[in-house]
Amino acid sequence: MPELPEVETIKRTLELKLAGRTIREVTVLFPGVIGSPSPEQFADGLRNVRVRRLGRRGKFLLVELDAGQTLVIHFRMTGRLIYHPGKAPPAEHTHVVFDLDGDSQLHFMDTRKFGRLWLLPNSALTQHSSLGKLGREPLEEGFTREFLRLELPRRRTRIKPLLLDQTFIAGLGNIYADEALHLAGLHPEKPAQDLSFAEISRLHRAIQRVLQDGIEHHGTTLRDYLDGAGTAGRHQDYLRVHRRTGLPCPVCGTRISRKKVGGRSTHYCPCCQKDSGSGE
DNA sequence: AAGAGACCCTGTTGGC
DNA sequence: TGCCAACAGGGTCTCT
Repeated sequence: MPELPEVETIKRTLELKLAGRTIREVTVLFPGVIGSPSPEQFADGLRNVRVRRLGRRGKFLLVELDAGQTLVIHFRMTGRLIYHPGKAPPAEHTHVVFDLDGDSQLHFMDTRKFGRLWLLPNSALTQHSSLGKLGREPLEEGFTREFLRLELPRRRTRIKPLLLDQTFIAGLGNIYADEALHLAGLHPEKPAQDLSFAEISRLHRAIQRVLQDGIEHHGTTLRDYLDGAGTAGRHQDYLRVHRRTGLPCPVCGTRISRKKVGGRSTHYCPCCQKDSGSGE
């Protein structure tokens, strides 16, 4: 499920292929994945439009186009955007085909059909229902220890649901939230406002570290994720707790537990991530 | 403000 | 072994 490191990897692998290219034709095979405008207007609006560059905001991929428009893509869980150097017959679950200049194509695929594509004028990006409300980018300057020290004491929710709140931090999903909490030695249900100064510092460092490692390993492929070239990631080989229920904690060897927190399955080491505790 | 639950969707898993 | 219900998951929405 593409989170920040996976979307960043897709962006990097596609940037080389797409920057400067022109979209010649767009075929929508399953209209349900088009958020806005209508599927017809979506296809019309993209015809003969040049791609300037690619960007990313949280888990959104931004395809910046000429004429002040942006193609916004959210992959949700099983979305993929695959570049084909030549014309390729659409594989199962292919919902949108972009014909590019030359004979190459870009295929948007999504088994679960949760992913969405929007074609928006740049002026409308900040009004987009979720893109416009995203919180800080965890790998950029605005995400500081001081930001967390200011915000966490005011939050009455548990730390893991807060990490997943895209209006707070943009780009963390279930995998990297579990990993960051383990690296920081924090119980996922610890109230955000109870974190000590030292715990906040550890969490800040851990969030940046797990995301950077994820990017370095080209993302985590648990089942569906592939980058823009169709290549799987390697970070699944480095996971500490996520989806490792019953396996030994890499730090202390205790069996990893799993429980639902905020409706999401959560993996943690009951020894390294003690529940309440005063937290040093 | 925050949490729970429904919803979208389909491949996989677990129970019988 | 085979069938089917439950589950998984990100984000949005509604309700409490």
